[in-house]
Amino acid sequence: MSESPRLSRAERRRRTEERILDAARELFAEHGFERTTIRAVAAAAGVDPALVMQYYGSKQKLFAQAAAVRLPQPPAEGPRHPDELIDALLTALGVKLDGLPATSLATMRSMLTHPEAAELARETLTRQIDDMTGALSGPDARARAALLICTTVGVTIGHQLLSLEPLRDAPPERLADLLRPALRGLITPPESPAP
Amino acid sequence: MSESPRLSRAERRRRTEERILDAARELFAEHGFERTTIRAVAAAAGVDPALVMQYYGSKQKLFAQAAAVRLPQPPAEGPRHPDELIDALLTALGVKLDGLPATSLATMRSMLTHPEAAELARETLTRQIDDMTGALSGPDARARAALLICTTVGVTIGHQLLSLEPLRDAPPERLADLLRPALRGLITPPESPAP
DNA sequence: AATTTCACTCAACGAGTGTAGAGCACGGAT
DNA sequence: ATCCGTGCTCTACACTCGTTGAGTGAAATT
Repeated sequence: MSESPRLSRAERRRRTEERILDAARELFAEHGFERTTIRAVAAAAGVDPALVMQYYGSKQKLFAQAAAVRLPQPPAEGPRHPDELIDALLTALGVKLDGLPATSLATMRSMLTHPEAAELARETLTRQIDDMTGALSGPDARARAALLICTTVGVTIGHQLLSLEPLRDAPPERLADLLRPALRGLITPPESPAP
Repeated sequence: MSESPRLSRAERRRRTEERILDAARELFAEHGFERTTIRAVAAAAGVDPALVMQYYGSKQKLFAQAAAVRLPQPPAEGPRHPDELIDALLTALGVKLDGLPATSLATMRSMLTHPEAAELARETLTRQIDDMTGALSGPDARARAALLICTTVGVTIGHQLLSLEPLRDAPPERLADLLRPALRGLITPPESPAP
């Protein structure tokens, strides 16, 4: 409980602010926007609910901060090798690693029920679809890119958010290997271009 | 507004009961459990909120009725032809047709944020995974089946619940065609069975 | 026609929520 | 030692929600 009092006031403030944000991220990711209360966030951060408001203005703004997505990967322009694309997809959506950051999970968890999260998810996913489109060749590139993204989203949901038993128990590397042929089926240009 | 008064009392009651359930299904499917209020359901059904309670007991029970899933398709036992499986998947999850019934959408919409919906979704999906597993040959059948289901779930979410523009605008048949190779990539037994 | 039954409404309670403003206590400067 | 700034808490308001029990009017039964 008692921290070392050798911290400057500004530093202590910065830390509580971050402690609140961390608690918010975790709770939003686990329970979604509606079921996460300011009071619960405050309690998890060991702080009065009013302080959360004072620092972040509103529950909505807190969520916006907690769920803000940053995609730092510089998207490669122009077509690339399929295997490269596949690995990028798998890592980007956390199937390969043991999980996505709470930030992304918070958005995903709420995107079906909270309008603002839905908008955020749409923007992020559309952006990823566009990047992927540029890397695909053949007809219907944009639709195929969308299907690629949606596939990994679906797997992530089943794996991380629903914890479906067959996916939860399987090692991530195995899942990635099994998923590869499917993704390749979307990356490879379809047979009948335009009848 | 004014119905023909030539209906028996029992019949009128049965109809309002169903009118309430229909309204509930639609609102649950569109906004999810938390954002759908009993008052809104009642208003949509042209009825007093108290009546909803009287008929269905609680909001939770109303949701259970509205989201109850019935999978009438008799699952085929034993391995089948890939194309048969693919078509079954596509129709079952509504990618092929123009949409799923509100009943299914209600469950899907809320499964990430409402515990009971999550449980319902887990049961339904696990059931489908098991059925699919029996139809697959080769190693990791269960994991591959799970990935198959999750893929279609992801596409359905992107298409029906998020309305991602590339999927919304594309004709369902086209999407089904583009998706086929990907599904086939999961149905076909992987190359390295067991090292 | 009188009485009973029942689909339905009215009004309200209690709990929980996001949020606001006043106040307290302690670190830092004088 | 004193005073100020500020990180933080206390208390409370306004609102919405699910839920309840009494009441009403018309249909069904006698």
